Formats: sequence, C-alpha cells, structure tokens
Amino acid sequence: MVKLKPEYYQNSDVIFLAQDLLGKILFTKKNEEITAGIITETEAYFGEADKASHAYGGLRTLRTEAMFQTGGYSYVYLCYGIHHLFNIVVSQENDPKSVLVRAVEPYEGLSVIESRRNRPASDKTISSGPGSVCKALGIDMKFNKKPLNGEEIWIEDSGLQYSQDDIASTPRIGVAYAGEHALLPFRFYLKKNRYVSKK
DNA sequence: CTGGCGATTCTC
DNA sequence: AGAATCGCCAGA
Repeated sequence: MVKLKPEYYQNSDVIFLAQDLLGKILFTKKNEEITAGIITETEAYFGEADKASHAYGGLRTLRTEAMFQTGGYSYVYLCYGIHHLFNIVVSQENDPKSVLVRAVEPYEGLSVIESRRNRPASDKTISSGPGSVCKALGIDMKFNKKPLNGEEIWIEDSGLQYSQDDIASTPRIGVAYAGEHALLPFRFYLKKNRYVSKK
C-alpha cells in the first residue's frame, strides 16, 4: 500500500472526498506503537458557507487555523472538554473544507487499541464515534496541524472500491443548530460494516 | 473578563 | 436520562 499524496487532498470537492475516503486506512504512530483503522464513516464540512462548520463565515481563530491550510493536513480539536475529534483538511489554502472521521474498523495494533479502549476489538463500539476513533488511535492535540503523509499520522490507499449502493448518506450528527444546513445529507458510512456509530 | 455551550461518550 | 469537563468565542 502507499500513502495518499498531498494532491489527493487538494481536491475542492469535499463531498466526493468524504465518500472516497471510506475504505482508506488511517495510521498513527505514538510511542513507537503503530495503530490503524479502516475508515468506515465520515462527514463533510464544506467551509465558509457551511453553518455547521467551525469556519463558517470565514471565522479564522487559533482553533480553526488548521482548516485554512492547504489540503492534506490534520485538524484536531477538543469537544465537550473531554473528547478529541479528528478532521482531514482538504482543498486549497484559505478554503477551509474538512472531512470528519466518525468511525473506523480496527486494522493494525489491535492489542494497543484494545488496551486504550479497555474492551475487545470485536466490540463494535471500540472505534465507532469520533471521540472513540481518537482514543483508539491515540490522537490528541499533539496531532493537530500535522501533514497526513508524515511519520506520526498518515492515510494509505487500501485499494478498496465502493459503489454508491455500498454507501449510506444521512444528515450530519450533532449540528441541529445549523439551520437549513442541519438536514444536508453529508454524513456517509459503509452499509455493510459493523463499525459505524449508528445506522 | 465572563458566561454559555459544543461536530460526545459513559454510566446510572 | 444526566453527568463529566474545559477551551473557544461572543458580548460587554
């Protein structure tokens, strides 16, 4: 397998990328331990015009700064004071589009993932939900604004291909405040995979 | 400076 | 159903 190249992420079609990233494999290396998961669920945030995005209206602050970088970087932030959430920044510089990774299927370093989550890898809740993904793969704020083709965190192309029939789409989770954008069907997941936050 | 709240999860 | 828990942002 090969790491996805920076050009892959510089596509401005975040709706396409959110679906195309399903089946790709997210790796992290922390304390010399490598863990990885197959991406099974994503959400697309389409930038300045998206009322559900942290970058709505072009809001550029210390927190959202990562999203304004060129595609191929990470955006990690803390939610509810407890949970880390991991996003893939896409498109070009100053176009703050991103893909939130909401669930993965454990792929490598299973024993490490199991001890981080204190449950067996066969339990589908081990890495379903954006906070759980980060805990399973050891992602914290130190992983913010990192290039996704580096040595700490990266994504590989598994070669898996899916058709539209394999992918379900629903409104995004937890964005009821986003007015008319709350209902847009920009959450995507693999229908046949158990490791999804909710069907 | 201060107050309210969030792209959530776990436990009761 | 409710708690945990804190950084971020808006408003004063």
